[in-house]
Amino acid sequence: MSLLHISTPKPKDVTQKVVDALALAIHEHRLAPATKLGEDEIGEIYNVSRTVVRAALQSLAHIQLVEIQRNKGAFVASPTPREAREVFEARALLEPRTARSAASRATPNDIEILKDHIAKEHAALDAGDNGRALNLSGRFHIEIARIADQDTIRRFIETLIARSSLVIALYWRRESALCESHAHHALVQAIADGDEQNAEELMQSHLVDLNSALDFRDRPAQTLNLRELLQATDQ
Amino acid sequence: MSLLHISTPKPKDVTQKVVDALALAIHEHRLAPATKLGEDEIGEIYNVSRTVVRAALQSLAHIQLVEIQRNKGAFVASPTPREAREVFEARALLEPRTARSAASRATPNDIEILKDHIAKEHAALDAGDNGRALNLSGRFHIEIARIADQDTIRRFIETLIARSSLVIALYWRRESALCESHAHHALVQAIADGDEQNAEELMQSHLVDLNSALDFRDRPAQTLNLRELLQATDQ
DNA sequence: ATATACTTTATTGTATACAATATTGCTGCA
DNA sequence: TGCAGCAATATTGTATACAATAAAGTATAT
Repeated sequence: MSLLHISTPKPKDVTQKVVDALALAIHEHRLAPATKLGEDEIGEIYNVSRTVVRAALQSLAHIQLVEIQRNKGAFVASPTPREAREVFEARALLEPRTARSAASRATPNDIEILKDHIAKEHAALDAGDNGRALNLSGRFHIEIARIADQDTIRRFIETLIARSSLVIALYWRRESALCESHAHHALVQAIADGDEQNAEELMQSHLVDLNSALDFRDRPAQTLNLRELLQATDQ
Repeated sequence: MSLLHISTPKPKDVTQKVVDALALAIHEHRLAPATKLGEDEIGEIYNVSRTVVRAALQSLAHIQLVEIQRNKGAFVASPTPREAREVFEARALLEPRTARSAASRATPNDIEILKDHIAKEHAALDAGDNGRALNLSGRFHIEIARIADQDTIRRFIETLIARSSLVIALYWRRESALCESHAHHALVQAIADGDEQNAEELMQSHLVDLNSALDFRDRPAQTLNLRELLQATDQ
């Protein structure tokens, strides 16, 4: 009798698979904000019942990647300018300290992982796969939170990164590279050197840079309320 | 035909009612950490189907008030000492800044609401209803986050307050008052005066005080792993 | 008496069926 | 033509039924 199983043949959590698939599609901007996510439709796509689709959608709603309106259904979330601002304000509050903490704890292996992320991000950009590059860029930030070894704050940051993806989809104005990978590279160097102060400051300025590449002014950003908006303003 | 309904007779969101009822029971320490939450049992109590019970439990699991183990069921969460520490570290990171922000924004009405909270907390303590007092004490902190007018951070703080309730259930050592209401009173004063610096510092020291009333050392805290623990150490 | 294998029971995971609500399309009338 | 009201359709909310898994109990063999 074997007490240890090397491989886990079927750890199948069907719901989680649907959650991951939808989240990835949103992160890579294949699903645009305000897209309707019908239960039957998704169920047919993934060959699961509405039961698990609903569970997946509720899970995504909790991290505010989708919005569920009672008796109306689920839609890809569409952050308002205000919500978008808040997301980056929260990141500015959490991530610099987290980067500092990561700098004080990172192992050589951690540094390798970070460098690997950057390399993959470059590859995706070179391949013209902006969606994948954006996703990897976000995961870079999450990886730093993991290294900081604070699960609670890491979870918060994960939700903020996820929502950032939607914010970028709606409010990004620059055409150039998503995250200046220069910033990420410098950050890794500071973390590798254990330079806490520098890591914190670099993360802070990196977030300022990101924020400055967003334009919250004009975009309506709530296709969800389209009908109401049109009714209100008429025209 | 009336287009406007003054009262909303049945905005019934059954799932939310179950969520609220369970959350309240946990906050007031009527449900102890690690308590099994069987789906049929809860469904019978609230006269709803397992479908809505499952949705409610998943919702509570997301804010880590309950833990769901696949094929095992849902249990009231039982934070480890490490998780408990993290909760208060995260609060220390978020709440002082939030208190500062609240001080810069609070209206006279907001101050009234805060004072009302303190009064109710006193009343509950005098009545010997510690569970209710603890819940009100937590809601005081959430109210400050609401005044700060940052929805995203407020949501984070709400989950931290909720988990704090479990941490207190497991690791509280003092017999005396839960939150020294003196601290809350001083905080309200600073916010009312718009004294941002003082509000931030008072919140910080208040959290330090709370933390110092916890003892993370000895408590096993994971009744869930009881069997595994006994198998490991044998004896 | 203990341990092991098998059987039985209870509980959760998933799918389906039915009820409630919203949306859409039609019909008739001004 | 345009709009109001009703009918038809589609979609979500909830309950129930069935499948899969874990837990508990029982019997048998050593």
